[in-house]
Order: sequence, then structure tokens, then C-alpha cells
Amino acid sequence: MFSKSCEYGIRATIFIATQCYNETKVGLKEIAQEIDSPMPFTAKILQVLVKNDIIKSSKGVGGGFMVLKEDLALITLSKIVVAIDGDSVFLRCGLGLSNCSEDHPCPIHEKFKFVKQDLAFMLENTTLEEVSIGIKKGITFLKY
Amino acid sequence: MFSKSCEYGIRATIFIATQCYNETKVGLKEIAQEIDSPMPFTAKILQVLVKNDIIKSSKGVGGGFMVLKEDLALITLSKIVVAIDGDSVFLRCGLGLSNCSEDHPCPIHEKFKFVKQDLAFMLENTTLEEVSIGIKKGITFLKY
DNA sequence: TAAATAAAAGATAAAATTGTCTTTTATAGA
DNA sequence: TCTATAAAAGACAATTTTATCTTTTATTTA
Repeated sequence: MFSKSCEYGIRATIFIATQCYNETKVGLKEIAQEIDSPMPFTAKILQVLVKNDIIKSSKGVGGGFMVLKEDLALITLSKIVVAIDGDSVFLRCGLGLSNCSEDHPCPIHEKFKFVKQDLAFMLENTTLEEVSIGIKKGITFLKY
Repeated sequence: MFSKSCEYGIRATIFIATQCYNETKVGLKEIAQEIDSPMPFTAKILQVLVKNDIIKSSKGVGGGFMVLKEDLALITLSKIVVAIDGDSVFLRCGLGLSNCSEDHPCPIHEKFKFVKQDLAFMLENTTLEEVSIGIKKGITFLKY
């Protein structure tokens, strides 16, 4: 459904979100450990998230990544997915037709539309705040 | 959502299905033209579909591919997807956790479950017979 | 100001997916 | 039986995705 980059990106962002009690920053090493992802690859993905203003970063001693507390309720999974994979999951034709549309539909256009809408709705209505609660409580997990 | 192979596979199978008025067979060349796919690559995918008993093939003069008329109402899109991409679309964890489950859920497990169920239900309940009607009527399309 | 730290950036590499080409096998028809 | 046809099979190539490694830049602190 999502690319591996996107899966790592979501997991990383959720982990970072769970860590922002105050203005603490989390290092790449810890992030990669906590979500069980390859460190250098994760670094690349985090760069994209920083550029898209989803997470903040700072270099040097005590540096690392963070999510602004005020953003926790504003950042949805949808934003992360779009930043990394683009909006193709929501828009792409199920059968890969480049110009599939209401006027020129593929055979599953009507039915697939609802699946994509479900997915889009779910991602647009799931915030970082919400998902990080489960992690903090130990009810949900980011690895294994 | 699906691999390119799978997209081609579904489109090819639907086209073949629209052609089985009698016991006529369709050649690779025509199939690739009608669904606008690379011919040799399409050949590979058709081989998989033949092995999975979704379509039939015969070599030599007048040979080609076909769907048994009696199978039209039996073959669902789900079968094609599973044959080519496996069942990962239905089962895979949305965040890529290898052992995500009800007991050990990822943060989006509960919500994503329903999206996957929607998709699975849609594919399991859409038959070749059904989708080929739209093509024959010129209401739906397999290319451009 | 110098040293240590950590992310950013860029180059490189491995793996998977997508796509092509050639040879082989099976079948129909002359 | 021989030839033409068309799919099957296998080898090969290009592209994309995933992953790694090295160098640079920014920041903190001693």
C-alpha cells in the first residue's frame, strides 16, 4: 500500500511524537533503533519530513529531531504519506490507466473510488496526537 | 496499490474475458494492443495466470488465450490479484511490521483493518462477468 | 576559538521490479 | 511429414526502490 520509505517515515514520526514531552530532541540512532529501520536510509526519509515541515531538526550537540507540541493535533498521517509517496495512493487509477476519470472510467473505477476514499478519510483523520497515545500506553507498537 | 504486473494482469484478463463469446482465442499481440501494455512483459504475466488456472492458453496456429465461459462468473479480481501479487495487500501491516496482529498491533492496526477489508470485499465480489459488461457496452475502458 | 557532535548532502551500491530478446516447445494446417 | 504459428521458457537489460558510505555543514560546549 505504502512504500517502505513511507512506512519508516510514519513510524519514525510517531516515535518522535511520543518523545516530545517538552522541547526534547531525539537522535537518528535512537529513532532507527526504536522503529527497527536501517539508520542511513531513515536519515534520508527524515530529511524529506523536515523539508515538508512535518518534523523539526537541529544539528550539533544535543541536536536531533522533534515534533512541535502545537503540531501534534494538526499533523495527520495523510500529510506524512503525501510528503513521502505523493498523493498517488489516493488518486491513482486502480488499474494504472493514466487518464482514468469519471468520464473515462476503468472497469473498477466506481468501486475502487470508495476504497480510496476510505483510505484517504482514515489518513486525513488520524493525527499524531492520537496515535502516539497508544504507543505511550504500551498498547500499540512500532517494531517487531 | 497493486504492482504494475498486477494491473496489466487484471486488464489483460478482463479483455480476454470480453472476447469469449464462443471458444475464440485471443493472441498476445492483440491483448497488449488493447490494454496498451508491453508485449513481452504481458506474456510473462499471462503465463502466471495460466498456471493459476485463471485463463487457458494453447500454442500453435489459431492458439492464444481465453477464459472459459463457465468461469466468467466464478473468477473474481481477488483471484487475479492473489495469483500475481500474493495476498499481501489484504494481510500486510500498514506500517510494515512483520508481526503486527490483534495482540500486537501497530498504531493504525484497527483503522487500517477496515480499509483492507473494504478492498478485499470489493475484489472478492467483483467477477469477470460483471466487469466485462461495461467494456462490451463501451462504458468502461482498458487503456488511455 | 577549537573540538565534539549530529544532521544534511552527495556519491555509491544492492535488490526488486519492470521490460526485452532469443530459443524452445506445442499445435494446426498444408 | 513439413512448415508456419504462437505460447512457454530462459537469459538478459533497464529502471526504480531500498540501503549504505563518505564528506560537508551547523551547533554546542569546553
